[in-house]
Amino acid sequence: MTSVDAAIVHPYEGACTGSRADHAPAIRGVLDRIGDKWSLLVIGTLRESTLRFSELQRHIPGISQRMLTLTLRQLERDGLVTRTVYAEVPPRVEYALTDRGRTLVDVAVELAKWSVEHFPAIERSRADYDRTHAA
Amino acid sequence: MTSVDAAIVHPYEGACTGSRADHAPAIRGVLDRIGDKWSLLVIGTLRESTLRFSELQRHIPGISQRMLTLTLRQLERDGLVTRTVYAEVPPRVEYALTDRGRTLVDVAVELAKWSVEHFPAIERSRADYDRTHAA
DNA sequence: CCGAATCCAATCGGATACTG
DNA sequence: CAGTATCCGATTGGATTCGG
Repeated sequence: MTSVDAAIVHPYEGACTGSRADHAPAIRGVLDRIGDKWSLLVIGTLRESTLRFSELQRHIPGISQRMLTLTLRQLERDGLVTRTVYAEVPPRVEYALTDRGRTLVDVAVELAKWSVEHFPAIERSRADYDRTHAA
Repeated sequence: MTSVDAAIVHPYEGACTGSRADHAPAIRGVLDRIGDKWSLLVIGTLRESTLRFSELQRHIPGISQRMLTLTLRQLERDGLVTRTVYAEVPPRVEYALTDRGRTLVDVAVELAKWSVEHFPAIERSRADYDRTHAA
């Protein structure tokens, strides 16, 4: 078992072995960010091209102005996207992935792949469960 | 660009091409589940062995009885975990991954790997950002 | 055009007490 | 042992309004 495997299988026993860091905080720290409602969609949307605020909002229907702002600020704070302001009128602000952000895209694509492949079956399981466990 | 890539880059434009399904609901549906506070840790903890309720709770310090129950019910409903009750006294209930659940472990490990690798730098970025943007 | 500020409803999740 | 039930504070996120 690798160290990374251990982090998710026994994320809290690090102190016992004495030789390995406790990786749970890292996993929680990342999940708390990209596990939210919009971060991964923003990351994915910026995958191929730099976009400005209004373009991002058009590419991600359903996201409110507030949540797009908050999400972009978090991603910028984590060093995953850059925010570039051009001193023009009307103002123009462009968002792009950093190198670190691009490495996250690969993980996001893996998760998207799994989701698309398994979600239909999951929905059937849910329907079965609900029918079986109906009051 | 593959279909899966498209789902995360332009998750809502499926209707325009006419040939591809709209994958955003699948990604959202999966993220809404495994993006919560405990699901991924439960999945990872069940990776190598079947465990009973109290064993799971010991392996995931910090999880409340209530949240472990709720999380396991959701995972069972999604067909990711099986719940087996043995008619004994005292009662014994064992939880195990399904085949589908095991495929999710691979994705979870990828995410854990990325987290462990990048979280230290993320924390430094956060500190920098907070110092730079201090009132 | 970009975004900050405020308000508010809904959901999440911990603590506690109780049950077969 | 393995839950269920209730209460309640904290967090999330949408709608709206205002500002540079």
